[in-house]
Amino acid sequence: MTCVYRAPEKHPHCGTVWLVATAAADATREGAGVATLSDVARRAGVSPATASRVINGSSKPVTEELRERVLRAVAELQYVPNAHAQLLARSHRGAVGVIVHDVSDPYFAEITRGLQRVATDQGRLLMICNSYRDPERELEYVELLRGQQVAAIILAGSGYHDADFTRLLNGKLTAYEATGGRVAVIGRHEHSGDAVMPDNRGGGELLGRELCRLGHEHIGVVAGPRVLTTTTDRLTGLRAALAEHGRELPEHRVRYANFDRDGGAEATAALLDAEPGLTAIAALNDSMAIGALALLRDRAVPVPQRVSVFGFDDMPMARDVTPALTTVRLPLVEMGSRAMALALDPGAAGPRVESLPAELIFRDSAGPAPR
Amino acid sequence: MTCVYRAPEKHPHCGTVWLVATAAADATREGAGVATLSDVARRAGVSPATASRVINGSSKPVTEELRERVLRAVAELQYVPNAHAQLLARSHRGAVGVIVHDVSDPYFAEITRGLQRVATDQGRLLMICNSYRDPERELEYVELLRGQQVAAIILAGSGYHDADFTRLLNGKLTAYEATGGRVAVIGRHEHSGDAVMPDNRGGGELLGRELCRLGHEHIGVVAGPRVLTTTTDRLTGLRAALAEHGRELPEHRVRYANFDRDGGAEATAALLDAEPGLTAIAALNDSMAIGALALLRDRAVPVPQRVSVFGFDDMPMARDVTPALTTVRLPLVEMGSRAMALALDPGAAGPRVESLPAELIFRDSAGPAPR
DNA sequence: AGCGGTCAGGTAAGCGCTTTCCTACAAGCC
DNA sequence: GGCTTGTAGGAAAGCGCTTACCTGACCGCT
Repeated sequence: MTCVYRAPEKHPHCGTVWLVATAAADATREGAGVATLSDVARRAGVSPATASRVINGSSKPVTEELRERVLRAVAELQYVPNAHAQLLARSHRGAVGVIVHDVSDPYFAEITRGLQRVATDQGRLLMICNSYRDPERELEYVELLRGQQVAAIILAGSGYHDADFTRLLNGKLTAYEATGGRVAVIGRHEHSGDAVMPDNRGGGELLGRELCRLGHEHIGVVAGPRVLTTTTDRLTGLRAALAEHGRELPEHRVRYANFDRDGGAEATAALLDAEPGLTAIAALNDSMAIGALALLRDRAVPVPQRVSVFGFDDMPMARDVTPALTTVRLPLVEMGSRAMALALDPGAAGPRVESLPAELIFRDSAGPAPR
Repeated sequence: MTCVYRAPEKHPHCGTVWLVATAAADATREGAGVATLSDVARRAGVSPATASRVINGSSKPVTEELRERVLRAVAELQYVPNAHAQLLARSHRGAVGVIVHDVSDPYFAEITRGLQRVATDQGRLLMICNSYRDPERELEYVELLRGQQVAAIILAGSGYHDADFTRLLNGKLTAYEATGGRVAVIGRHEHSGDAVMPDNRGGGELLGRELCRLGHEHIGVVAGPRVLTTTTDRLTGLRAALAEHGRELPEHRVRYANFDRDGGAEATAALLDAEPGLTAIAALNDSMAIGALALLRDRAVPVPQRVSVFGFDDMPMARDVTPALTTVRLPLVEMGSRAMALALDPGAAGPRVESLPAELIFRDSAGPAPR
């Protein structure tokens, strides 16, 4: 990955995204006639070795005259080196693989920003894969990334409560590590190696304490899928904090749905239908909270006068909805950069786990419980 | 791209994103000892050729016994083929490259969704590059993608008013096409080949007519960078519609800023400071419109009673802000899928240009001009 | 003149895979 | 038995590049 991508230092934050569709690419042999290094060498009247040296700025010296001839040939033929051949010949691993649920989800977009920052600083290629919350696809992507010879794999996003899957995934990751690959996880419990953990449980506790402080007794929880550890961690923290204050959260006041806007609206509707007297809706992520707000608006329920709404994550959008969302902030960008730093630093032998704290951001969507 | 990525048909919408940092990756030679095809062959007691045939499900028949031995060896060694070597050996182009301004921008996220849908259907790898609106980086990425041997390059997003750049870019694209690569653009004028064009001008006209219908006379425009053709196209349409109704838009009522939320807030502030009497703010994209709404809320200006706000694009978020945004919808997902279809279909000789219509979505942020 | 020491540049051996072509063997026929 | 035919499997030639190693020219030295 050298030569052609000139002057990288000019663009410290440049980045590229590759979207890879896994389906078997039975591409045709399109387009012959791409100029190769030998073509350049022939045209310049030198050996391929010399051409390669000029093009890569190798340490081996080349006379000014030959250098110029080569560069002229490169320009004339519009030569661009074949990246696959280079990678193969150098047999080194330049890229880093990342598996997230969905990059277009702001939660992961922020994490990705952090990952990218560090990766770019270190001149690394980043390959990001969307699993769309499908465990099997995660397994597939681990293999795909292995095949792409990435130097490290970073798994971001919630893990799954599924022992079989966890064992399988761990097996694959361990095999990968055995061949010199590095692994880091963000907010998942599966892997026993390096990890960056947002304090989901602690964030849940913050939420619970705030609910108590505001005097809410009738609380409904809009939760993500129960197979996700993120959901259960946040819920556990919330319950613990409520328990401190002698309150409890019965299971029928927790509704599980998709971790997105529509899931949030759906779960909120179900909660309100079952118990119209709720004074607070705690959504376990901001997307769901926004869905909750939308539903409440549709039903003309005043927020926060009748019902307070809480989110989780503090996505950029949280401040732009009306009323602005009270939420638990996680340092997403930092989570990304820390994880990448761990993955790229072979460092310590033992697994390193960094925990990052949550923080409550109070905005307009929450208020004291009405009486 | 075969074998290991099993059962792709099970996951019709799977996809992966690669984020590529361009900086020169001077990666170390990490991790030796990865199992190769020869290792598998040796362990199975067959030739590499046979192993390859089994693993790829080649058409050439292999006895059941050998096949099993190979598969067992694959499993035991946790073998994953080296994707670069495969690509090199097959010397075919499987992936499609995409250059956008920024995938985490909802506008491009939607387009990408469309691109991805078609790419996945055709079993193509997709590589997406963020240019962050830097023309030079676009040029770099064209080369990078060429080096990655992509079958097609799709350029999405606004073009630039910069003749030098356009010439340079066209040169590179033409060179790429000469070697059998295919090019399609989305919403850009630069390239003379296949293109999908959103009707930015027509959308601007819709906006202008709506403003007139509502009786607005004092209109401020919150515009993106003036070097972007998207900005000027939309503005041209808007001006044309206003002219139809005998109104004109003086240049001092147009403020140019970044095409994002903060740019929108900034431009709106400048407009209102200069002319407190404005009754409508037309933002040339939704992000800017949301920034405008935020600013107006800060200043306690009632929307739409005192000032109406209009957006452009109809990003998913437009319906979740308060008041919900009146905006011009572009069929973003469809633009993506059409473009990919064009790029993958060698089809007609002449350049094909598809124009997709804009549509006005009326929501709460707009109302009649106050008197 | 003869020697070793530089140094620019070329030669060729891979990197890990695919695929063409060839061999060897078994089957089927007169 | 000798012949053709069919077929499973192997040998080997790349794909486009990098790089360790070799060559030969040229220098300065005894």
